[in-house]
Amino acid sequence: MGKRFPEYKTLDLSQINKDILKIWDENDTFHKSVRELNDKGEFVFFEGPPSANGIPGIHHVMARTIKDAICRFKTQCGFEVKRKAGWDTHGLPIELGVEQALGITKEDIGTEKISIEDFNKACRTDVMRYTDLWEDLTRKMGYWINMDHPYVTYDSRYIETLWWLLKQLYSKGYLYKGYTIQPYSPAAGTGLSSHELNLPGCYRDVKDTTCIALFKLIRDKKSEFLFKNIDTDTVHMMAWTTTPWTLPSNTALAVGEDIIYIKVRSFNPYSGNPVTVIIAKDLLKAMFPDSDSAGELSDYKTGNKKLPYKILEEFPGRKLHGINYEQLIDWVKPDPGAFKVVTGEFVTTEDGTGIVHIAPTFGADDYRISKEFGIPPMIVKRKDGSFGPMVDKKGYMVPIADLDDRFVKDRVNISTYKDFEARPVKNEYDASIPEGSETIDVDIVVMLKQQGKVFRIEKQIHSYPHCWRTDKPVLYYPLDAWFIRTTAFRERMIELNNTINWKPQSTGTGRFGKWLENLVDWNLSRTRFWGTPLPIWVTEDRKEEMCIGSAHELKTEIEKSVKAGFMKKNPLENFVPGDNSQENYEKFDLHRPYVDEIVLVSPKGKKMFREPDLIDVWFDSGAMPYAQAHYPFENKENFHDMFPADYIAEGVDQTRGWFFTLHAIATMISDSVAFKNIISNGLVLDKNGNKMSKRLGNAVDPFTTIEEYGSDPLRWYMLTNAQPWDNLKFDMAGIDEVRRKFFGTLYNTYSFFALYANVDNFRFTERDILVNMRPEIDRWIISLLNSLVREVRKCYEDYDLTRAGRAIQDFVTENLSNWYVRLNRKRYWGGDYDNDKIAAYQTLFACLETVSRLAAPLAPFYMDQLFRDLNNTTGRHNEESVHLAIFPEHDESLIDKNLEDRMDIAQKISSMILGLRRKVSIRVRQPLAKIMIPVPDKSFKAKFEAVKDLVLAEVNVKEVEYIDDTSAVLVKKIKPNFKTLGPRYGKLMKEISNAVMSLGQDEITAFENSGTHQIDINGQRVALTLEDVEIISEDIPGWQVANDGKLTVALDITVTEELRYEGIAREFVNRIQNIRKENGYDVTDKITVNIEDHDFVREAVKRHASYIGSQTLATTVNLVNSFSGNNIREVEIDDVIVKIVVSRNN
RNA sequence: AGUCCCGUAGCUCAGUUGGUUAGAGCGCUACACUGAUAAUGUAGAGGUCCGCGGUUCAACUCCGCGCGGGACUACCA
Repeated sequence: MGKRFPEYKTLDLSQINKDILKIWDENDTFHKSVRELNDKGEFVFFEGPPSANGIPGIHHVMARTIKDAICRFKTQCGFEVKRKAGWDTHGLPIELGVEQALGITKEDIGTEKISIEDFNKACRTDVMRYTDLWEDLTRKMGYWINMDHPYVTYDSRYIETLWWLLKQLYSKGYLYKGYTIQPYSPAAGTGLSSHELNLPGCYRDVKDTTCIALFKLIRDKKSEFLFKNIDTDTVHMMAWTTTPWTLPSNTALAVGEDIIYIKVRSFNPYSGNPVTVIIAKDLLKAMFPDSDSAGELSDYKTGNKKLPYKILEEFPGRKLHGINYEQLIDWVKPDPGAFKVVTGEFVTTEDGTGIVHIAPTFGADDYRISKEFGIPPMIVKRKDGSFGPMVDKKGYMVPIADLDDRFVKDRVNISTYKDFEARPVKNEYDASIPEGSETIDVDIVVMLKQQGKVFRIEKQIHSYPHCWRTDKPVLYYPLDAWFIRTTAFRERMIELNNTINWKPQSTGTGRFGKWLENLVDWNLSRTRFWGTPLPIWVTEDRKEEMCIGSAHELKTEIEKSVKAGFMKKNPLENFVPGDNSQENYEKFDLHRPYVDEIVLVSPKGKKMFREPDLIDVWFDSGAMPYAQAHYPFENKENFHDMFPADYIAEGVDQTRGWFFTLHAIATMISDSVAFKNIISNGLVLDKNGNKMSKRLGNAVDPFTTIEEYGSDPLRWYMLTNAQPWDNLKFDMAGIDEVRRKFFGTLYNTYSFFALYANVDNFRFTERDILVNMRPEIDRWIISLLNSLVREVRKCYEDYDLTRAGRAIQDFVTENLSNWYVRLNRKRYWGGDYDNDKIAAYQTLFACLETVSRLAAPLAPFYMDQLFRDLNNTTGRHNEESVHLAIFPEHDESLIDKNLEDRMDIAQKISSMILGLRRKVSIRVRQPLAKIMIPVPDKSFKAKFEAVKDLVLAEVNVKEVEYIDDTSAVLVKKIKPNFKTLGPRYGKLMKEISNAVMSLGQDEITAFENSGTHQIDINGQRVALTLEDVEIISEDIPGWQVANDGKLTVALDITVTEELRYEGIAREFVNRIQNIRKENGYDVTDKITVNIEDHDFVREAVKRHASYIGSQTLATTVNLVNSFSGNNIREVEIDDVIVKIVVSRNN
């Protein structure tokens, strides 16, 4: 039995990090953990793929710690937790990064400057630029994930699964081509992503002409009610716009269903003609700011500043629904069904008139609502047969010359339109227009004014987005795009979402739930270069379409095309269907430009070209449950073992990103959730609460942090400082605190254990001493330990890592170290190796060993070292690592709440007595005779008896005296119990409270004796029982007394001669121990002590020589008159200086 | 603008179904203790529990309206 518990000089968590990593590598611990413990079946985890073209930040440590901890916990519980790493390799950020690196823009790609081929090649290398860093971080932070065969989204097999998924949707009719209103830069000729729109400086204040237009209602059955009680021939609705150039494309008006509207009689301020108009009631004052309803309509003269008005009627918006109106500007005739009033949820009364002008071709809301109610958009037919909005892609009103002749003849009013055709809607689009020239907006408004169709014209400043490349205003413009009909699955997605366990719950029901309720179809199209191509081929007349769902299918179709003579060669000719090896799938590339070169043949024998779009990268990542398995080409049979996930975790910013796409695809393809439990964490901010950014220089580098502190304190800090979904204000000082407070204390506790266990040769070879044979304090810490195991397991199972960590930390620092070890120190040093000592070692060992297993998911490095140090010496477990050891189970029979209560009392009373000592300046080494404790009831006395010795030893007092409840020496205080009285007496509480508090000592005593008391409150009799009050013994006159809640304790501070001698003896013990230590003696060395004979100490040393000797391992303690030698020390005891010599025996 | 999160001591955070002295750690001040010692204990100072209303006998806690910080989605007359 040569093995000893390793003892360390210092706690170096950074070094431990490295040592343990080495051991894990040597033993292949991670792979073993996945394989060896799997008796409970699979626990499925999905890794959200990071993009490797960015440098990992500290927030990644946060998210990954959360992922890792749960997976490690489940592993310890006996599940097989496979976790495959992955890389997100497509997408705009990567393209933009490459553009920047190469100094090019999107327009250059596919030109002479750079081919698509070269650009994509650059993307492919660039995207994996920092994989080394990522792998390094993964390793160092202790994130266990299988990086042997990560899934990579640009891999042909991955893309093949995506195509298969798309084809499933396509075949069921859920993939369709439509158009959507997107931000579009006419100057740059390209659509803009929301990302580009959010670049700083994009939104700028501009001055635009706004107007309130008057839409004339058509009198029919629906509108008849509006024409009653009026003195004008017409009724108009007023609508405000900041973009008058969209008015010619108006095809509807929107009102709020529940908004109250009013019909008002007034005048057109420009023409002076009487008008009857409709606006929202709330906006009346905004429409007639200078007016006065008291003004008589008949007094009005054209040009008057004040517009008199009169409210004729009010009604809710829903009554307006379906009413028809005349076209405002008759340049082009739309399809039938236009010019209707409809109701829309987005209508507010915050500005404008409460009536919204709808131009479906130029607004997202407009487009949506027009679709909902079947309102046709204003569409023109061009010479080439295509249809489009009234504004062309360069930002000009469509020139008549571009329009289809027949269309012009049937639909266009040339006489009114000719003055406006071919003008830019924003002057910025035409460089030849001098600055300051009138805009088309102004001309349109002037025209409306002449026609009496406008109520007010104003210049207004508002913020408007600009293209970050050209600096010119952006247009919201309808663009072609492919959509997934996610709206068809909305209900099902909501249903399935309700079965998911969200942490925090509110993200699931709130942010995610609301998002699902307002779901729109998923716009899949991206007009970019580096991404998964849309596998749809279409004939030029767009009559035939084909969606390809696998490489095999593509190969077959190309073969047909080669046969038809459309292609010379099959790029997939060497591909062997069914061979899923990487080599086989590297024989071709599905990316652009190669996929664009593939021309297929339609069933009718026509050429088919690929739709040039790429798909949204979020589809890539959302499809990972399928694509990481290359489903269904591989893993078809065992797919149910890897889907859905039991657990995922990412930042809350992924709610509409990865969380949504996972959920959507799983719902649509498998009618299942993609994940059952989810933790979404918040942001990591700097210590001042600012967002971290490279620009501000406040970003924290995870590598240097781990190097300095080690991963464990970093992980522990991040998880325990705040709930993961709260933002974390990251402060290095916090990591340091965790290191000192938690790891330092745990390390100290272990060091203490190791020191004495080695001295006593404790190796846990003895049989476990029955718990009920161990002393009270052992049973107490064992009880707490089992409570802790129960709680921690519950927290982990509830995915609450923060509470788990806090509970462990609290146990270690407060209970184990600060109470159990502190009170038990004497059991470990000196004395015989008897059952009591063995029990002490076994108890402390069990605590440390259990803590190592409880905390291993959170702090995998140090806990493994602790576990190994304990285990290698004792062989208690077969497992070589804590991560292979089973998670502890609690033993309910060892939990004794009563015992925990009594120890709580002991702790409180001890600290109260120490407080009293401090108050009267009597140091703890000075023994005192007794304490007195009032006993409120019998059970209290029994409780305290059990812990009496602990308390007395801790506070250095000889005995305890219980004061009987009825004793007259106690001064009592009485307080009402609101909890019992409140429900019964309600409003009388205040007065009852006053009455109870003012009871005198005699009354209280009488109350206690009889058990009841009656008081009168305003003539009402209130009967009190002892349940209804709390009686505290507050004071014992003539004694030093302390109170804490119900507890009261008194201290006898008389120091007798005998006590004083004992106190002096203790002072000597203390001084001698210090000298031993200064002299560097081993804890087992025997010594001889000579003390100068001095009046002040003589009696004390004489009487307590053997006590001093036993405490300091002194074989003799002598009083001497003179000293020789050079090791004479002077010690000061109560201001008296005494010489002393301590020497080691040979 | 909408949805969600957060707001408690100088700082970081607890605060269980509403119950009357709102807690801990860090930091600060003072004093102790010391064979775990780069620890530890005790005491002190430090709070309009973001504000205003409401419900209630009683609100840090429940409801409403705001304010401040943050995230996401949108940008619309």
